Amino acid sequence: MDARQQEKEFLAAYDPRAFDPIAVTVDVVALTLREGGLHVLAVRRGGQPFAGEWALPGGFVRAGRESLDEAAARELAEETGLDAAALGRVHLEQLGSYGRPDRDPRMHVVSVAYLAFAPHLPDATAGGDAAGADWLPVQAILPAGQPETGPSRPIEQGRRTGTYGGGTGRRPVPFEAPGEPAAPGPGGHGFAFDHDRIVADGLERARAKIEYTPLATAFLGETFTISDLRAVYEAVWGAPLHAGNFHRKVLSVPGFVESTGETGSRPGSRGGPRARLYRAGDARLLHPALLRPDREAAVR
Amino acid sequence: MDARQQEKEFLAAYDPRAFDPIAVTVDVVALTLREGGLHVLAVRRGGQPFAGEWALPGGFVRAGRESLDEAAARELAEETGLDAAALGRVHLEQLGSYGRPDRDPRMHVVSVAYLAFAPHLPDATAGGDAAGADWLPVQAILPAGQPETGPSRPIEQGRRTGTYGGGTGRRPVPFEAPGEPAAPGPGGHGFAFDHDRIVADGLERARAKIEYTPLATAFLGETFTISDLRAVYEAVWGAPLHAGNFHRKVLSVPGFVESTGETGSRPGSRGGPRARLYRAGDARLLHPALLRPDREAAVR
DNA sequence: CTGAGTCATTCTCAGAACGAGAAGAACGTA
DNA sequence: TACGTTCTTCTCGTTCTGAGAATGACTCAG
Repeated sequence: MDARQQEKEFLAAYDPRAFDPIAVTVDVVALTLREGGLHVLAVRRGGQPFAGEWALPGGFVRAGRESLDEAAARELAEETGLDAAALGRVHLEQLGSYGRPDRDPRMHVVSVAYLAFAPHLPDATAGGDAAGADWLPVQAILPAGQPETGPSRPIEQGRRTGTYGGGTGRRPVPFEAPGEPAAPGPGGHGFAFDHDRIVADGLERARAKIEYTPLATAFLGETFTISDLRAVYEAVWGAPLHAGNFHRKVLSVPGFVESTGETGSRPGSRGGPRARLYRAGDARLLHPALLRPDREAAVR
Repeated sequence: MDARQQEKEFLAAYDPRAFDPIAVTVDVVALTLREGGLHVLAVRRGGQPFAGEWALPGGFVRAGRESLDEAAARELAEETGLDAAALGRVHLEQLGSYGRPDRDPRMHVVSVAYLAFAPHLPDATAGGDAAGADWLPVQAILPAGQPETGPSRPIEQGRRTGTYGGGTGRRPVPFEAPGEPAAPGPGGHGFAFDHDRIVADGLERARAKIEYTPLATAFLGETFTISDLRAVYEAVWGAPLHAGNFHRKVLSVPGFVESTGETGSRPGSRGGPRARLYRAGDARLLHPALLRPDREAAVR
């Protein structure tokens, strides 16, 4: 074949360094539940630029040696100290790419962001070139910018001030009042680069995704109660839910959860009967979906 | 500030070519409606590799000079000959990134895919290094592979064989039977690189997105009838819809469409009353959403 | 041990949304 | 003019939803 030969010769002569370089990184928005609140994994940058500031865990993709998914899993593992088994329980999906030429002062860097849902993980351990790592409450990080493409509209907050009881053994967590921007938490609110926006986009994706997929179970252990599951939704959406209706809906969606037949103990609880235990079912989509409250208000 | 000075010195000494290079491209899945059927924009590759084969319009991101969004808009404009005004009516959003090291034989190329919804556009004109460009019916391109991350499950097809009447002046278009893979259309079905999968992912995104956003109107002109809108949903979902229920739903969703008060003529119609004309409303989300039929069947 | 408070689970009820079918009127074509 | 097509509006029975409440199991302070 002439064409085959032509392609071969072309590839032999091809010089990958003939182009202006663009670096490719992956950054991970890893979300987990701690003390009933949603937290995001952050690292303190050890090197320049933005040395000493918070940033998302991430790093350069190894050219020619790994896919984007593999790079994201590797960075997440490095930063959390997770072994392969624990990592298998983490849901990891691509969130989107960020590529404004000025987003990194060093050079043009395109970052492919990933979103991770993890059950309660051990404390973060700084890996790689990070000077430290920690789980930061998302309530302290919320002010969001404008989207490069679709998402990242101002993130809706809880509708009212109040408290709700978390799931098994969790303390009540205060909601924020609408309009009040979250006060900068301990450790500051600003992330390096455009990571503020990436976190906001990841949060919005998470809020949308648990509406129509069973991924909320990825925040929980092997077995859980309906209340545990409700606590996930309340933490991610930042709004309290009607316990009775939630219970009915979860059990009515085919394949969302399946009963283990067992009943949990409830250490640290403030009373109430022992709840039944469930495990994640085999559904990949929830039908009907669990829609966020106050959907109409967010329509325009 | 010491830290400030440190960062400055670091940047001055920074060498962007010290890394193994990864190239960054954008590829656009541009969808439009032609003769009542959904079509995707494709170009015939002029250069190596895959010379002469169909591929998505796209190209390298200009390092340091444009964002990903800008690069996607530029590539789309080059390939369609659209001016800025026409381009403004096209919805363009990021779809996802594809970065397996072996997806391009030249080197490690990360491609950021974009999805475009366009009203009926003029015939494509080959721009840049393309040898040709055309709108291909998506029915001929459907066999999909496995996803790198979340999406790209086997795409659901229309449920039954039959025909439906398109919108204003459109001819009926046959549905596909379930399970039957679409026959390779004229010009072949295989795209270069992993563009088959990107098209499949874009199609699935489009199918999902018109459920809960008013983006179906992006396929239509300034004004349209409810039947035109229904034809969009039928073409994208590949299934006929109940005309009466669709009508009721569209008008009941706040901000989806607003009446112009006028009534359209209907050239080429096969009869029936003149339909009222509407324009897109100001809603950004549809509530309640228009869900695809047979949702339960797709759940597991 | 008792009383108060917490919480899982199940019901009720009214309103909203849905799919299927059909009616009535407007219009093109044979 | 007769007929087929299509827009538009209704009806009907079913399902889904949010709000509230009842029941009973359990913890904790006194």
